[in-house]
Order: sequence, then structure tokens, then C-alpha cells
Amino acid sequence: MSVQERKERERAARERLIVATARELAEQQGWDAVTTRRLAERIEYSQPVLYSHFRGKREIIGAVALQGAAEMAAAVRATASAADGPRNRVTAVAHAYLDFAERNPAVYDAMFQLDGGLTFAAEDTPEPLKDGFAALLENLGEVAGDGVHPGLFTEVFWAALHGLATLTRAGRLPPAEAERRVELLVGRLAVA
Amino acid sequence: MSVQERKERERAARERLIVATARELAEQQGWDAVTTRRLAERIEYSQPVLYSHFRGKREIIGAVALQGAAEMAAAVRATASAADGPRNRVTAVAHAYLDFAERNPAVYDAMFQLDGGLTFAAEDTPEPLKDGFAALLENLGEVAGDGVHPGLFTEVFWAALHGLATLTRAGRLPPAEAERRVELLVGRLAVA
DNA sequence: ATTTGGATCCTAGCACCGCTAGACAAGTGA
DNA sequence: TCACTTGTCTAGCGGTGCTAGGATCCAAAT
Repeated sequence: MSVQERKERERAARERLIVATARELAEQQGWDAVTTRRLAERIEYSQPVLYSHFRGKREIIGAVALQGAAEMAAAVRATASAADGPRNRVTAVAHAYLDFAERNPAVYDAMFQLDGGLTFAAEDTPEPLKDGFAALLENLGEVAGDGVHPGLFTEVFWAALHGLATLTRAGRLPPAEAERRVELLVGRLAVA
Repeated sequence: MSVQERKERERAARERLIVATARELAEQQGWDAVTTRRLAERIEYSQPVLYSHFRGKREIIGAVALQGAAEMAAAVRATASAADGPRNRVTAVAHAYLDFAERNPAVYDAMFQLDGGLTFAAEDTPEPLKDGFAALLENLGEVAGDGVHPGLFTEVFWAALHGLATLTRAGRLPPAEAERRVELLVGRLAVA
């Protein structure tokens, strides 16, 4: 059985290599540059090998997105736990979110702009995605205010952050005043 | 000179036909289905004709985006002018914006998700885009609150609407509670 | 030790994409 | 009527995601 186990290990390692390489290539040159040919060449296998791990390019994007969701959840939790008081936590979460989006634009695209074939807001939503939302909920729910459902509040806050992240990065908003926009958003939405 | 004028008229008409057909096709089957071949076939000309009007597919997307921006600005102004009181106007604007995004998903994509080669937030930004932002500013600026720059407030409000629009349509947010999210957003952000 | 069978991987190719060079026809002015 | 410009089309380039079918290699069975 040892032989089979080794093969499975190697196969899993190659799958991780594919995802990591796709992510790396996307961050370096954008998702348009992530073609199945280039990706195959980088991992030093032929194209069809990709399709023995994933149904297609979409699923590779989805895998990068899941990895990103887990990292973002961790980043949010780490920043939030270092802040004291609900209000400071909210500010910290907002910054952690926007920083992640800015520092990992390709991963952020995989999560929210591209079609990774992932299901959101449903029962069969993959765990990392649910957990990413949970990380926001944990820290934002406490400033939802009386009579406001924490989940709903988190959705609105998240949507606002998402809007800021995407519009800023696409050049729709001047980056200079980013910090003041965050302050305004947190100041108005969060009920201390 | 009359012959030349007629030709110019016909040429302008054909250009409008291209944009209208691209938009129609995108709304019917999504932007992925808008290929230069299919588009050429629908307007009953060959592919190269498209390139005598536009530099490429990107510019066609941009033309649809500009058309959409003008329509959205008109929709926002029309809805806002029918509401009395600053607060009602803000709610009306939010609904007009989200309705437009929901009813014209392909146009909204052309404006904000796809690359139409347009410049935003700069001097050489095309007029319809500036005017679209102006339409928001006119109605949102009055509820920015003391000491808050109306432009900055509008940017934040717009970002929030954009986040709601995109996340909802991409299935990231359950559509059921859309109305309550708008209420929460307007209630918190707008200073009466 | 040899053979066999199955897993693994690659070469080659399909249909499609955005885009363009160059041939061809149609209409204009002399 | 003839030359010429203008407009349009056919054909094709290099690229895309994806897959069929054959070659190879290696573990298990004889």
C-alpha cells in the first residue's frame, strides 16, 4: 500500500503546485496571462495533466479563491484580535480587508470578480467561504446596533468594503483619500 | 457635398447599430457570447467592418458603457426629482441605481466590471461618466453631514451601492433581503 | 525473470477567439 | 469612358480552452 500512498502524496503535491503556480502567475501578470499552456509549461507538465486535477480553468480559479478566502479570514481575525474595543476592531477589520485586496489583487479577483464556479450564500458553499464571512461577522456583529440583524449588517458592511476595494483598484476612485473613506464608512455604519 | 453627408449619416447609423447589437447580444447571452464574428454576423457585415469603427472589442464595450452611464444618470435624476426631502431623495437614488444594475446587468458589467478602456476620475474622463457621478453628487451631497466633503461622501455611498449591486448579482448575497440592506445603508450613511 | 495489465502522460488536433493583410468590387470625378 | 479612391470581403495568423488516442512506464502475477 505504501507505493499507492506515495503516489497519492505526489499527486496532492502536484495539485498544490498547480494552484500555487496559477496564483503566482496571476499576481505577476494578471489572470489573462494564466493560460493552460503557460501554466502547464511552468509546472513542467503537459496541458492534459491540468485536466486530471481540475475540470477546467474555472476550477483552478476556484481553488485559488478558496485558498484566498482562508487567508483573508485569518488576516481579519489576526488584526481584529490585536485591537481592543468594538469600534477599534471594526476599523481594524476594514483595514485588514482592504489591505488584503490591495496586496493580493489576483486572488481577490478570483474570489469576487471571476467565475470560479463557486456557490455562495447557500448550504453547499465551501467551508473557507463560509468561514471568511464568519470572520467578518464575529467582529462586525457587535456594532450592528439594536434591532439590526448582525448578519444583515455584516452583509452591508462587507458590500461597502467590496465596493471600495474594487472601485479603487480599477481606478474608479482616486487612491489618495482612501483612508478618509474608510473612516467615514466606519464612523457612520458602526454603532458604538 | 450631399453625397458625402449621406455617407457620414449612414456610417453613424451603422456605428449605432453595432453598439446596440453588442448591447442586445450581451444582455441576451452575456458578454462572453459577444464575439466579433457573431457581432459581425448580426449586423450583416463582415468582421473587419467593426474595426473601421472601433479599435477593437474593448472599445465597443466602452461605447456600451458610455451609453449606459448616460442612461443611469438620467434614471437617477428622474427618480430623485420625483422625491421630496433630502432623505427620500437618497433612498430614491439608491433604488434607481440598484434597479438599473439589476435590469441592465450586461451594461453594468461594461461600465464597472469589464475593461472598456475608459479613464475614470481624471481630467480626460469622458463626459457621460463625469455626469453619472455628478447625478449622484447632486442628490447625495446634501446628506453628507457637517464637515464631510460631499464628493468623498458620494464616493463612499456609491462604493456601497456598487458592492451591493455586484455581490447580489453574482450570487454572493441572498436577494431576499435586498430591500432591508438598502434601508440599513441609507439610514446609517445619510445624515438627515 | 518475464509477461501482462493498468495507470500515467504526451502529441496532435478541434473549434473557437481577436485581429489584420491583401484582393476585389463599386462608386466618384475627370 | 477611364482612372482612382473608397469601401468591403475573403482568407489567414497566432492564440485560447479543451480532448481523443496512442505511447510509455511500472507494479503485480506467473
